[in-house]
Amino acid sequence: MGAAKGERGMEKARRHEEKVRRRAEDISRFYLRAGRMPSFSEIGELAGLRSKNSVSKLVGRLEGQGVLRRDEKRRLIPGPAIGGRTVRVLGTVEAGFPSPAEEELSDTLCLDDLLIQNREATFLLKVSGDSMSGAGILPGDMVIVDRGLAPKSGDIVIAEVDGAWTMKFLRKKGAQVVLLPANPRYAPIRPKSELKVAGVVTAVVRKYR
Amino acid sequence: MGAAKGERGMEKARRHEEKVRRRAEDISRFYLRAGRMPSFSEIGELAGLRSKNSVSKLVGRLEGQGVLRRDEKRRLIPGPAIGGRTVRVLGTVEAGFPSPAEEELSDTLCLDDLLIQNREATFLLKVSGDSMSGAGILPGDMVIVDRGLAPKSGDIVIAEVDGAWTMKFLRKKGAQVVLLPANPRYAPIRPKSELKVAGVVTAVVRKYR
DNA sequence: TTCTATGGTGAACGATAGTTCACTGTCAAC
DNA sequence: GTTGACAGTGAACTATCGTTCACCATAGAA
Repeated sequence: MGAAKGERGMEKARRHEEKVRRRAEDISRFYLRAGRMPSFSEIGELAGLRSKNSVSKLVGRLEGQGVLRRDEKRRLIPGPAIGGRTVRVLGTVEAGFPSPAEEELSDTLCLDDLLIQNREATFLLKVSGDSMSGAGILPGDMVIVDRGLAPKSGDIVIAEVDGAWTMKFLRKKGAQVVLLPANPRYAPIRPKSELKVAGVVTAVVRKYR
Repeated sequence: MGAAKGERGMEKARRHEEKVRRRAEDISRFYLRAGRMPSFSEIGELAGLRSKNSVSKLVGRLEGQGVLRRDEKRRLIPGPAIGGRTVRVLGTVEAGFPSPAEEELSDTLCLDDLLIQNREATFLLKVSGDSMSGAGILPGDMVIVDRGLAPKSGDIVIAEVDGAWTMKFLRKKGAQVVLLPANPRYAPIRPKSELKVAGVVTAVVRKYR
């Protein structure tokens, strides 16, 4: 069979491709549910293959597509597409959705990896009060706070001033340190005694539904 | 050796516990890096144990603590603490950080699971334009959009009106449908011909650092 | 029709994984 | 001292895993 394929051949190839894709999804789901990759026999069960050799061929193909990968010890590990905790990134709001649902050309990213650098030092706080509403941080939002970062001027920080905790912009002018709210109804804070910065806000998350 | 332990015994037990904890962390890191659980021999390398039996005992203990688990086939899978993609949740901004870093009593959640319901139908869009700045959605933010949800009045939606894509509040009054910006400098949109709602905004994410 | 690429079967085969057993060394309790 | 728990060693042993080989069946291309 040469390079050129007839019409019927194309149709068959397409259908087969679909089958492989579905099997890849099954494997992905398995990984997500079980927390580990399925063994070859388990993949066999998932895909309805009775021979481990068939599985071996399937895995080889999925490897070629980058769906599956192997580590140094040739053990199966999830490829970038699998492991599921990733979302497709489309363009901007203006661009809207690419009409024919051209997902493939869009890249994909993992929200966790995007939002969290050092997991050990990271915490979530729920926002109450509207002192930062001018910066788009509303009551009820969640802020992601990193205790490990060195606070710089311009950062939004969680700080303890005179016994109370607040979230404000940090502004440093020479040795002077000021905490600025993002709401004109609140006054800037010039800490008298000491200013304990507990962490830097690295991200904000708001959930609607 | 009965229940009561002497002072020196306590000290030793504490130190040993610390050791076990560190080993659990190593395993957790391995899982995160490699995408799979380490084998017993690999755990041995990680923990500095030369005998697989030692590893077996260690694993048994970690199982008891709920750090590790096994599935029906007795294969090692990550316990709830491992697998890492979870962040500790502390109280509110006002409450601030519990002073002595009392992490244990705070619960922990996974950002992905929080923000995404049906992964297949979910996309990320970058916001441009400030027509929703009144609702705390600023240019440069990322919105998480679910195509699968039925848009309800009050939702923020991504819609195509008269050929252009926008993000607005959806307001339904009877049969009438209006798209409301959250910025007084923009006018409400009453779609003439047709209104194609492509998805509902379920969350907003903004990254600072 | 014949040819051939390809998906699939089934069995035989190392290799490795995890279990189990007997044993050592150490340290706190007695 | 003696004793008892307990971390760790090392070596068998078995199950399972993934590879590999020969082979079948199908269906499009020639």
